[in-house]
Amino acid sequence: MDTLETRELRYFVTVAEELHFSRAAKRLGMAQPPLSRAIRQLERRLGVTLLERNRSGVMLTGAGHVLLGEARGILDAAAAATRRTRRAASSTNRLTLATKAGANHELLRKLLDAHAAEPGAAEIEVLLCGMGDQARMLRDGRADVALMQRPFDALAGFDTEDLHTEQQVAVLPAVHPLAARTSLTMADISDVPDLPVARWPRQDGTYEPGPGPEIHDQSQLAQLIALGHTVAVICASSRAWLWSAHAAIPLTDAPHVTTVLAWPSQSRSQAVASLVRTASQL
Amino acid sequence: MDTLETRELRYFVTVAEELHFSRAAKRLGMAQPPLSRAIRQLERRLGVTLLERNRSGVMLTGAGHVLLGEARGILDAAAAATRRTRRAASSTNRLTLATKAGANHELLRKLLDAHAAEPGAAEIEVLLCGMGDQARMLRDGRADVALMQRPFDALAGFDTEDLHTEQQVAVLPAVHPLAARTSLTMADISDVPDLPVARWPRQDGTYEPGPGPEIHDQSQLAQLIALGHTVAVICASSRAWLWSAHAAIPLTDAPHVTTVLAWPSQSRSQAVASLVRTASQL
DNA sequence: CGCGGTGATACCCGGCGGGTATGACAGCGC
DNA sequence: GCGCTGTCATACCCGCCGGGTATCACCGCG
Repeated sequence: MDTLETRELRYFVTVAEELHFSRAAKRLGMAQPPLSRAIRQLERRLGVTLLERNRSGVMLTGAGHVLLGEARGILDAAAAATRRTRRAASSTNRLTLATKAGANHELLRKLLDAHAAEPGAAEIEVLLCGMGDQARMLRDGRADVALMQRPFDALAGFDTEDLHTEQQVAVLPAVHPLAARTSLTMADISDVPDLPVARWPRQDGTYEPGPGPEIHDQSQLAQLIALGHTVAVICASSRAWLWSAHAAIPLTDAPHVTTVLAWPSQSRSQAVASLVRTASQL
Repeated sequence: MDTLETRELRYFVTVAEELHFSRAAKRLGMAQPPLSRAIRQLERRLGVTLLERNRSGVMLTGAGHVLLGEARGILDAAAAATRRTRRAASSTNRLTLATKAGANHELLRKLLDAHAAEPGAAEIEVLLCGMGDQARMLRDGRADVALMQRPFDALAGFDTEDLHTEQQVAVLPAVHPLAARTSLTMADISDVPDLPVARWPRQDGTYEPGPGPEIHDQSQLAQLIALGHTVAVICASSRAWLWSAHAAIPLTDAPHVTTVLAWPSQSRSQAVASLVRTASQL
């Protein structure tokens, strides 16, 4: 009566993304007529029109927009479910931990050491990923736990354990006048016209407009700072990767950053639980 | 290749719950052989054994346990998706707000009034539910937004906006010696042998063991306190429903309670967004 | 050693998901 | 105006797979 099949959702999402039945059918590796029929069936079962078909084009209705979001979530969850199930079967005593490359050296080292000291500890595979990929890894089942940072990372849907809170610092070229200060405020560094703040890409790969250079990794950033082209705000523990041409000055009014251990809220495997227990005693 | 169909998940969940193919088939309204076959197919596609069939009985494997949790989530999400889609279609400018019956009178009244004053405000239907049902309502698409309380309610997976923080108070029989005090601590009330703290049911309807009476609604609780059989800890704004035979004494060391407006993290319908905006200006 | 009860196997059938061919209709260039 | 092109919908056919029935293999048990 009203049970959405993932196949239908897959079809609907593709059509909604393409806004074009023939192209969507092609992407799905099928012919257009059965796809049209499947969507019609879905609409009839829901009793809702999801797509507005007028001449030359297809538009999403409001309800269609809602279903698109829901369907994406469900499909992601389904893909995650197969991964998690397979991993649970293949390796009973093994965990994958996702962390931002180049951050939390210190903390991660301590966590891994403490965990390894536990009797019967699970083997931990560390998965380095860039800029907020941890959430995706965790959500889609490629990782079991992740090191993430509040308030930067989206923690919705995860359970977390706070590990460590620290200040943020401004990273400047060592030769810059501000580098001589012992502390700075956010206003100090946002007001400097010759040092525009660097811009990281958003989820979709685009950049928000602004004067600063567009960057996508840490080494780029480090170089640009050393060249005197930009300034960055990072958390104190990331000073590890700084160069001698850099100066790190504490920021008095930047929000504190808390590194947390995060895991999917339901998944209470005993391996995860044990790691969390270890972490909470650090 | 590796796309879980919700039908399969439904089958698997039922079998995992019954741990019995014939009974599961009956519950699903089908015969046992096709069910067995469906599960086998699922196992083959995943390349994982989910159920241990030995003589006289079926047991879940570790992987099966993982999949059970995932599958439940996916099925819930699918059911929620149909509800949300249907509601989005039937009523473009209408919201359902879930709240705990008997709590937040004051705040809810203010929120509704402020919202009604907005031009083009959505019509709001208030859905009263008991003890932490709001999370379920929100999750399964029966409600669009909910008033919930930190740290009591499970907020994982929701976006929230803090509305109001308040102290908790102990509610005692007015005639009890402690009722004469101007403030109390948690230790004060947990140490009183003649007034064991009442116990609310957990999610699954069971009670954790303890001396206090088992209750399941507020009027019960009120009566038991008035009779001098128990003591309760509630947040200050709930004093509205107290009787004259009750005394409410501030607790100095109980955690503060924050009432929040919560909504599913992805669902950013403009009606919800508008209500959140209104709420944030209260 | 039958007997009841488990899940697994064998086999059949109907419906439905998929394909091809075609239609209805709008926009557009001539 | 008239094709031409490209859109989605309709009509029709077919093979597969999901579901049913009958039965088997196995185990515990009196």
